[in-house]
Amino acid sequence: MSSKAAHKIGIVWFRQDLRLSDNPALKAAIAECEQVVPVFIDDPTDGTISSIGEASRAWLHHALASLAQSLEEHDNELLIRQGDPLTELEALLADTAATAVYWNRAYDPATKTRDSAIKSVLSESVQVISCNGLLLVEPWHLAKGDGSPYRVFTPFWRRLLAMLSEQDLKPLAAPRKGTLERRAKVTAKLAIADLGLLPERDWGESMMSYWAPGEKAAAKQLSRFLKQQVTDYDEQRDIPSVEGTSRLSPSLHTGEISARQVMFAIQSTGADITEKGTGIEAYAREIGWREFATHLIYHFPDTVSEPLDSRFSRFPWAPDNKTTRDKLQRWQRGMTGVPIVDAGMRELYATGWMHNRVRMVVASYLVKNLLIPWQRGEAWFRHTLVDADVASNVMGWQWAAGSGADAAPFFRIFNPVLQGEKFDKAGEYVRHWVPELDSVPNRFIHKPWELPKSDQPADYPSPLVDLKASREEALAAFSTIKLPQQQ
DNA sequence: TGAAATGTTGGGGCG
DNA sequence: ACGCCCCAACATTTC
Repeated sequence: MSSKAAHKIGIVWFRQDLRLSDNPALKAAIAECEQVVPVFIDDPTDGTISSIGEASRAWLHHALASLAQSLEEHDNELLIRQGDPLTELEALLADTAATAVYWNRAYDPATKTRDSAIKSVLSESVQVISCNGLLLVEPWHLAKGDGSPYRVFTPFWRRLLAMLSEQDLKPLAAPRKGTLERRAKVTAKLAIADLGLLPERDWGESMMSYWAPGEKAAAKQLSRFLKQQVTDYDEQRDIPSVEGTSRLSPSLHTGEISARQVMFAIQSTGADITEKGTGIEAYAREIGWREFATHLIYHFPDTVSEPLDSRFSRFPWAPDNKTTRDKLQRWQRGMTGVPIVDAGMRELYATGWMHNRVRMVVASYLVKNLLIPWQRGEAWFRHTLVDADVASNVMGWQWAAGSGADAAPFFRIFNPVLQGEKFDKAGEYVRHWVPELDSVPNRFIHKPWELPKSDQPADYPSPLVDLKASREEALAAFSTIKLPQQQ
């Protein structure tokens, strides 16, 4: 480090970017500071909708441990703080005499508001540098011809691909040995365990046994996926009993791997990512959906809690009473009596994750068969998913409810029996998560209620609602908010 | 990234 | 050989 460095000491505030490689804020800090002080701040009072749920916190615990380990290998140390981020940063600035703070930007409304308030206060005394470590292209760089934001995925994706073809996707290298060494002393240390991120019940432990958090594990998972599974991704990703998806969503959410790293790795396979019907194209498109979700939440911040399509604010949802809350609870616990729905909800609770095909099925069931507002489902997913991301979660639920941008029309109601028969033909997925149904023959595995009463498993509930009748009720409810026919 | 209802067509059984 | 009906298979429309 030369004496030409702009700052003696700079703070790098880690948030949703828990990695050393391809980290623009860290890279900038190393370039501009003699010493880097990395910190993570947990804000337990953050009651906003973007605050993370229990499953994500368990994941975060391990991701932080992994980041701390990596920093240690560079003779540095991840500082752990708890409290209001502004207060903690100010204290740390005083402690270290740092003169610069670096972080990577976030785009959900709550974080954006918090960050800009912090930036304006800190900027009075130190330099604040924020970078793009989350997105391929930031929301303000990508708009329709008339300057308004995209609301439809396909044109958005075309435009994004065009922009990517003109830019170098090569990720930033991880810091070289010796460039991160820190000697500055810091007082009042907390250990990661002090944050209480792990749930007290042993639920957290069994859930995390399905996962390998951390930057190195994510990189390994990506390269394995691209070597072995991506070829058949287009078809295999729809079959929940097969591990045909990348399972990188939690690592992407916590930032142990970046979208840029994923896209670069995709490109490096040499395959044409624009060739329709190929696994690689389908996979790249999923990265596009993540990008699209973040753009939507940036441009339409109210959609975090309100439907984008305002007709839905007068939708006649089921009343918030005991009966409805009971139905919601049975959905949450995987006790609806619909096998594919229950399998999905149990997979979610056990592993902190649910196969995406099944996410669509359980969402359609909650919103359309039970007529429960999508916000209830969104909240449960936020609480239980290790990959819970405000933007993706909200977009997914608004898609399922038919109230979002480029959403499935409300009348597109999934029939969970047909979905099961189509994507879980032999019932392997259902049997795995709903063992009560183990002995039900394939023909009835997705509709055990059609078995003669005496052959139905005694310990499995009968259906919460009739699928045909509830579908018709949903269509009737929808017809009340439809606009009069256009001339 | 639907499903159900409705419409159309064509082969085959049958009188 | 013909008309009629049934119904699968597919296409289109509607929700």
